[in-house]
Amino acid sequence: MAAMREPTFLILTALADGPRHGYGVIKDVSELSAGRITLLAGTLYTALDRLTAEGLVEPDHEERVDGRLRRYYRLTDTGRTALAERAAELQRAARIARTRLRANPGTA
Amino acid sequence: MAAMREPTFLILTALADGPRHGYGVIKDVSELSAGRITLLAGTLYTALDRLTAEGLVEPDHEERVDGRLRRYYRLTDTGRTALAERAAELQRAARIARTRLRANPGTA
DNA sequence: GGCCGATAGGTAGATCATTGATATATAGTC
DNA sequence: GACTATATATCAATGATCTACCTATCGGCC
Repeated sequence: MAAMREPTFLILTALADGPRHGYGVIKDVSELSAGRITLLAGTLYTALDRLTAEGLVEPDHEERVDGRLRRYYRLTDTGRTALAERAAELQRAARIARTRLRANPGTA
Repeated sequence: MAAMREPTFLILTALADGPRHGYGVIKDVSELSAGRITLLAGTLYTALDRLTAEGLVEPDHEERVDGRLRRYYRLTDTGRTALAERAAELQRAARIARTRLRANPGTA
């Protein structure tokens, strides 16, 4: 399992809220990143396939709404653990960065 | 300027502590990531060149210690701003992820 | 004197997650 | 009829990172 990049992290975070279908993940990631990040369809579906293969995510169920198929995914326990570890790492690194920036202000 | 990935973020964080030379950055990144990430020389020097070209980092000065050259780099104001923004983003995303995991515990 | 590990900087090619583009399909709006 | 939003999917290209090299100095060891 290669390094988890940001889009992947955000996808797992979206699914941490409960099962969601692909398009729902895209919407949620957009919200939770304050509109900064819009997942492209290509990024999402390839990531979902990869995460399924890695066992971090699994299909939940399918719905048909207005003739359109919705395929829901959910986090596995492995996925929950991976996300928790990753979130802790990111929080730690971000805190260090901010502490250092405060302690060592530049020209500005 | 493409998306800032983790090694890049860690390099900027290392330099937020004050000017450091390449090898010093590698050591610092190893510490501040709790040993999880060991920057390879290839990653570091290509990133340093790219960040210099992007204006986030600039050469500080050179020293000769025991016959070995040390090339120091420092953050520019642009680099400080970029790091601060990135750190805030990561902290926000990590907090949301952890909140969701707590609110919505899995099978475990 | 020769070898090794740590320090220090550097380059070239490969990897692979992400991006951008494209395709398909339905329903509603102009 | 054209367009937008929803929804899933595939594929080639991009590019930051990784792997694997290279050079060189210093100190310790045998």
